[in-house]
Amino acid sequence: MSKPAVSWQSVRADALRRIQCRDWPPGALIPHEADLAREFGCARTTVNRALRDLAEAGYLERKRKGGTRVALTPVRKATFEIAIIRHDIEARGHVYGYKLLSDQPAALVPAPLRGALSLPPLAQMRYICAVHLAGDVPFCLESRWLNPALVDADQRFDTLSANEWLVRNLPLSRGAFALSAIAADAGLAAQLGCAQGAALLRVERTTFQDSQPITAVTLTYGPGFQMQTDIA
Amino acid sequence: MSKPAVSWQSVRADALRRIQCRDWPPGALIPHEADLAREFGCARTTVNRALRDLAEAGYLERKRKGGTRVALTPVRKATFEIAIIRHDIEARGHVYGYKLLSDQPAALVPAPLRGALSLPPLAQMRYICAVHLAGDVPFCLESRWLNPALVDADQRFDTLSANEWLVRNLPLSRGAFALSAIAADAGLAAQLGCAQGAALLRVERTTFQDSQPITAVTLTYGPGFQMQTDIA
DNA sequence: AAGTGGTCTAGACCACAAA
DNA sequence: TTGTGGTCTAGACCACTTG
Repeated sequence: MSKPAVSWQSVRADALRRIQCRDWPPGALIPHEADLAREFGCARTTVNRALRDLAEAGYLERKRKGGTRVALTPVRKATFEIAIIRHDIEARGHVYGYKLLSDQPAALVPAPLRGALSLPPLAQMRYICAVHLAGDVPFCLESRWLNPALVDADQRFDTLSANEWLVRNLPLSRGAFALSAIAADAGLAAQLGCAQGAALLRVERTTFQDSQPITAVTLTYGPGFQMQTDIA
Repeated sequence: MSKPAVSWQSVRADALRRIQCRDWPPGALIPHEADLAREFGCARTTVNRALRDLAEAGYLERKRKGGTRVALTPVRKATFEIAIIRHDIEARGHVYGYKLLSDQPAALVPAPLRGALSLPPLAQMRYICAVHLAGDVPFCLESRWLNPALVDADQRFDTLSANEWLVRNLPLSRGAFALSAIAADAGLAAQLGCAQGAALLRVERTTFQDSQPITAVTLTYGPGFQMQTDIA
C-alpha cells in the first residue's frame, strides 16, 4: 500500500471541528504546522493550505513566530456581487427593459461627490440618468457621474446601460460601497412609479482605476426590493 | 548567483496587467500553466497559486481540460462582516448602550419565518426584542427568534445582547442574509425614536448549524444609517 | 537569537471534461 | 483517450516577530 492521501480539505474540516467543539477554544494557541503535519500524517504544505484557508475565513489568526490562535469572534461574511442589473432582473424571471432619461456631456459635480472622488472645485463630469425595468415596472433608477476622460464621448447609453458597459469595459482597481434607506421624494416617486414617501433601498458606489476616478453611481430600487445573499 | 525567485504575487500582478490591458481579452483562452511557468521562469505550483487567486477574485474561469479563460464580466464583490453591533457603534465613536425590551421563552413562530427556518406548524421559539443605543440615541432594533434547544434557558440577555452572545458562542455553518428598506410604523417609530413613515434600513438573517436552525433575526436601523464597505 | 508561518521548487499522481 | 488544472510531497530558504 502507498498512501491514503490526506487532503487539505480534510485537514481544514478536522481543524474546524476542533474549533467549533471548543477542543481548541477561542483565543487559544494551536499546535504549529510541523506538529500538525506529523499528527495528520501529511506534508506541512498541506496543513499550511488548510490553516491559511481557515484564517482567510476568519476562524484563525496567524502571525509569524507568534503562532496560530483561534479567533475570539469568528467573523462571518456576506458578499454581494457588483452585478449587471439586467442579469439581476432576468434572474428574477422578468423581461428586462431599459430607458435612458438624460445624458449630459458635462455637468457640475455636487460638492459631496467631489470629495468622495477627490475632484477639484468646479469639476465637470458626464451625467447619466436611466431607469431599469422589470417587465413594465420600474425596478431601479441609475443616476451616474462618469469621468469623460475614460469614455469615448461618442459612446451612447441609449440601448446598453452605462452599468453594463462599464462592467464589461472598464476594469476597476478599488471602490467604496454604501447602502441606505431613503424616502421617495416627488421626483423619485414619479420615476419609479411609487407613492411619495415610500421607503426605498439605495446603493451608492464610487470606483477608481488606481487613483483616477471612474464613476460615482446611485442606484435607487423600487419599493419592496430585497437584496439577498448567502452567508459563507 | 542563484535565482531572483519569482513570487506568486508578481505572477498574479503580471497576469492581471495582461487581462486589464486586453493583452488577454475577455473570453480568451490563456496559455496553460506549464507554458506560463516556463515563461516566468518559476515552478508550475507558483503559477497555479497566482491563477487560482485571480479565479477566486472573479477575473478568470478555470476548468480542467478546458483550460483557463478570461472572464467575460469580471465579478467584483463587496463584503459585509456579520459584526457585533456594539463594535459597530463603538467604531463610529459613540458610547454603546443596550436595553432589553422583552424576552419570551416560547412564542409561536409566524408562518413566513417557519418556512425560512424549515420548522413545523405551531413551532415555538424563544423571542427576544432589544434596542442598541449610540449614546442616548436608538441605533438599531433587534428582534430575534432563537432556537431554545441550543441556548440554556437560564441564559439572560438583559446585559449582554443576544447578538453578541451568539457571535461568541454558537458557531454557524450557513445562513441567509437579506437587505431591504421599510417605512417606520407606529411601533418602530416609538422604539427607534423617529418619525412615523421614516425610511429605515432592515437586515434579516437566518442562520443554521448544519440543518438545525439557530436563529432568525431582524435588525432595523435608525433613519440615516449607512452600511459601508470597500470593494475588493 | 530563535521560532513560526510564508513561500518556492521539482516531481508526481489524480480527477475531470472535452474530443 | 488525452490534455488541463488540482493537489500532495519532501525539502529548502526566507521574513517577520518576539524574547
